[in-house]
Amino acid sequence: MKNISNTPCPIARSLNCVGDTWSLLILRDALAGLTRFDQFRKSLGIAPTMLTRRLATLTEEGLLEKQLYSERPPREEYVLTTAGQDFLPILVMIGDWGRKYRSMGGVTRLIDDESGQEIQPIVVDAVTGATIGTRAMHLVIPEQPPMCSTSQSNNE
Amino acid sequence: MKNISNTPCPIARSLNCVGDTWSLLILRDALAGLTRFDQFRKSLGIAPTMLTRRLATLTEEGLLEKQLYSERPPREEYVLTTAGQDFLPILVMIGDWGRKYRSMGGVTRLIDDESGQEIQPIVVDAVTGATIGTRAMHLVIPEQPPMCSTSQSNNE
DNA sequence: TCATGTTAGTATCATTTTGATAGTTACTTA
DNA sequence: TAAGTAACTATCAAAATGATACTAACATGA
Repeated sequence: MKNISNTPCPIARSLNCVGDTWSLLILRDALAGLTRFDQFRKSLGIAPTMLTRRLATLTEEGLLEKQLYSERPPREEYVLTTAGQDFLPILVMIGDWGRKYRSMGGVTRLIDDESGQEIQPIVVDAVTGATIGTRAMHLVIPEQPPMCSTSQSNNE
Repeated sequence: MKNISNTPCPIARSLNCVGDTWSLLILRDALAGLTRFDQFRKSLGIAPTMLTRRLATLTEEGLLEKQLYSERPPREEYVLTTAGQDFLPILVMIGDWGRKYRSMGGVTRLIDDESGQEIQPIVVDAVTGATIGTRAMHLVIPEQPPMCSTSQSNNE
């Protein structure tokens, strides 16, 4: 899909860098603690060419950072940036959706260490405390439309 | 990417049907109220072949449902199922991430109708009330591994 | 009745992306 | 010196995507 970075829609902009399965699975594994090329490759069964490309994109986009962990031989690993770490809640929600609607055959469950209970993640508005989806809301389009706009919509 | 529906990971299972940009943008538009082929096509600038395929997958996967809205001429529209509606919080979170990390040039903002304030979505555990990411948690793998397992991992 | 318009697609084909496999670099360890 | 390890790159076939044109089944207006 073509690169659309000038839409005012932050969802579309996010998808520009994480809108594919491999990137999200790499992020999942990174959040689970993996950092190295071969760890990702073995965990995902991904072709090395693909893994190289995805890791490069995630790094360019600021979700991962390369860090030298050995000088001789020269070796680098990929560690999550703050932006990458902030993807955790999204993956937790995606997992929860899958647990509800794709769990035939058994799926893993997330347990809170402190309570020992299964986590039931919900999205709430930190301002009002209301659960997202239970109250009306609306979009506000920015006053200053991005210059060099590629006007994503209403072609034809 | 190959179809992996036997992983115990609910994230991977979800991505099997919504792990691409078009599906998520279609879902976004559906949640904004769009239902018809041409509405999606014009809003997204997507090729009709692609749109047909994506709508078919989303329908098969149970996120959308076809509904006849005219008998003569025969016309169908795509409406969200409960599973599709339950994707809203995920898209809100993805949007929030983009707003934080991809907002150069201005992006749309979500306003709560009641309070008039911008929504600040966070994921919390409904059981403990704790914000996700602030407390330790762990995964539990299901006792009954799925039969016909295609063992996604650790090849080589 | 004929031309035009609308909506939801399908057909076709070039381009791009992905996937599989083998090979490379720069080392370490036995 | 040989084998092993980690992080890749090169190559090429297969699959997915994108652009464009076209079709089906009607309605509408002249």
